[in-house]
Amino acid sequence: MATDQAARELGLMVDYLVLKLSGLIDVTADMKSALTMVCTTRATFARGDHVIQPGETFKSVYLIMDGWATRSKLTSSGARQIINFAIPGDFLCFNAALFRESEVFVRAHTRLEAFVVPIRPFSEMLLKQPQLAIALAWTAAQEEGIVSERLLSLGRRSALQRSAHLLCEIHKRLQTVRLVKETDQFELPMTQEDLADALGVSLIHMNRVLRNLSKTGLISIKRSSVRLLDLKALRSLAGFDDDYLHLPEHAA
Amino acid sequence: MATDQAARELGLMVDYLVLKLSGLIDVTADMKSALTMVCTTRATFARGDHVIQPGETFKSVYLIMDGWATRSKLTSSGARQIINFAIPGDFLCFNAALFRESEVFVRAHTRLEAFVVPIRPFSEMLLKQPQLAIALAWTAAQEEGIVSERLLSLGRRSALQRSAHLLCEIHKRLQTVRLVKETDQFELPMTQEDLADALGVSLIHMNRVLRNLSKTGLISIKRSSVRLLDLKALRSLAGFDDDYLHLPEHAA
DNA sequence: AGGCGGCACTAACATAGGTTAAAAAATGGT
DNA sequence: ACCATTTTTTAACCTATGTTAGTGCCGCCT
Repeated sequence: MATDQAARELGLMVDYLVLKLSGLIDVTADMKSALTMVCTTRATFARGDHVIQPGETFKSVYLIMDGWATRSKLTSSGARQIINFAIPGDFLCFNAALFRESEVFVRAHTRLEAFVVPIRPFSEMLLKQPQLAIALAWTAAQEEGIVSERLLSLGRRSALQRSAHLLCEIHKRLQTVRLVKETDQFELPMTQEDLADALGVSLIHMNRVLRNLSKTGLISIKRSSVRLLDLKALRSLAGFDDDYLHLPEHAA
Repeated sequence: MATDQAARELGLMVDYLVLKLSGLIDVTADMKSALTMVCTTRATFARGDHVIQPGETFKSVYLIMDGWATRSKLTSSGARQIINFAIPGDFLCFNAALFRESEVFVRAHTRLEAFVVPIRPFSEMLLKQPQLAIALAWTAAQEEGIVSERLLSLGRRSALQRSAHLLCEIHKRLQTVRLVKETDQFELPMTQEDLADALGVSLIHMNRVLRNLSKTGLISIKRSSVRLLDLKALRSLAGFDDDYLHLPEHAA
């Protein structure tokens, strides 16, 4: 809370990222100005727009200001798997400096507002701010942890558990950037098909599972807003343990 | 081949890593000596030994010289999911400098020979050798790509396709460090249970699938040695496209 | 306000893959 | 070489999830 206000009082345009990093490291004024210095160009993507596609050459790194994005892959027969979601404060194409071209689809999942940082200035900023570089590397490593945990879900948890687990994870991640209401309610701008593609189940089964979760009073969904009615039971069902997110101790 | 010999003539102890990196970057003598400088302590793990366990504090990074390792996670009910395999030239606990403690099991899958590099000297080497740091970051990013592709497999490919895909991937990765014979034959020191745990299927089903692959003449297994009899057909079945490994053009 | 298009939901049926149980074969230690 | 373990293989049966085929709802656009 305090951190939240501190960040906003500075009127930073990189609020969400700072929220995510503080608690983890001490975000100095220097880092903040280095970040704002480099976050000059904004871009807006319409829902469904491709930020980048497989085979396309990386040109920039993106920092999400508002909205959701997805990283996804397709099988040769056209089936889609969503690898991960990105929310405000997350980077897109963070590995742009390492690889020439993308191997995945990065799409705006809602209307998306982001800063566009060309690779060159981004790399230079990292060289000048080693502490910040480490913090952002942490961010990337955290994402790998998230993908690993999803792999565990797809490999070894039932569709019901997977779904519960994803909801717990999103809830936690959104909390980090203060996008969850007191009532454990948050916006989840995803169709059941999107969820199915993230969890490796069919659309029909996704629907069965969601209704099951609703019927048993664990969650309630209205419009694209979800409320976790019994967080404890949901986490227990999912076998959710947030260790893999490596969040700072004090996080809610 | 040429690269292979060049590396071996130098009598480097970091052969496999250099093999992996060359082609990607120009591995200078400076980098090699920085690497050998830091790779002084060797450790041998017996098959099944834990290199690190969840909750345990990171102390070192490891560079595999010989043998295989796995990164795996358990569900709360004890089911295991292997996240990835590590082969000679791969690092273990590469994120040790970023996180305090491990969230996964890292185990010696065979008898394992590795260099042990304490975090401090490892970080210092990276700071002194930015080019090498970038190459190793590339390595870490490649692993994330591998995990993502496995997620696609578990989410959207049949058990048969997944199995074929994993075999194609291991074949390709082993080729990078010259551990595949001309005949597309290589050592695969894994029980069917291990493969099952990597692919998110039951042991029994894993057995069905492997016999299917053998019966249809795609592979042959004897002892812990596998031979891909029809690489083209296997890749086609798997929908295998090695783009996600981001290998240099000329790689076999 | 009406109509269109995407989503959510239902139902009946099909199957890939899971479970349990047990035998055969290979491996490794002494 | 022999015994103890581990690993592979078989078989019978079961279920979670997929597929196909719809209906109806809701939000958005004009």
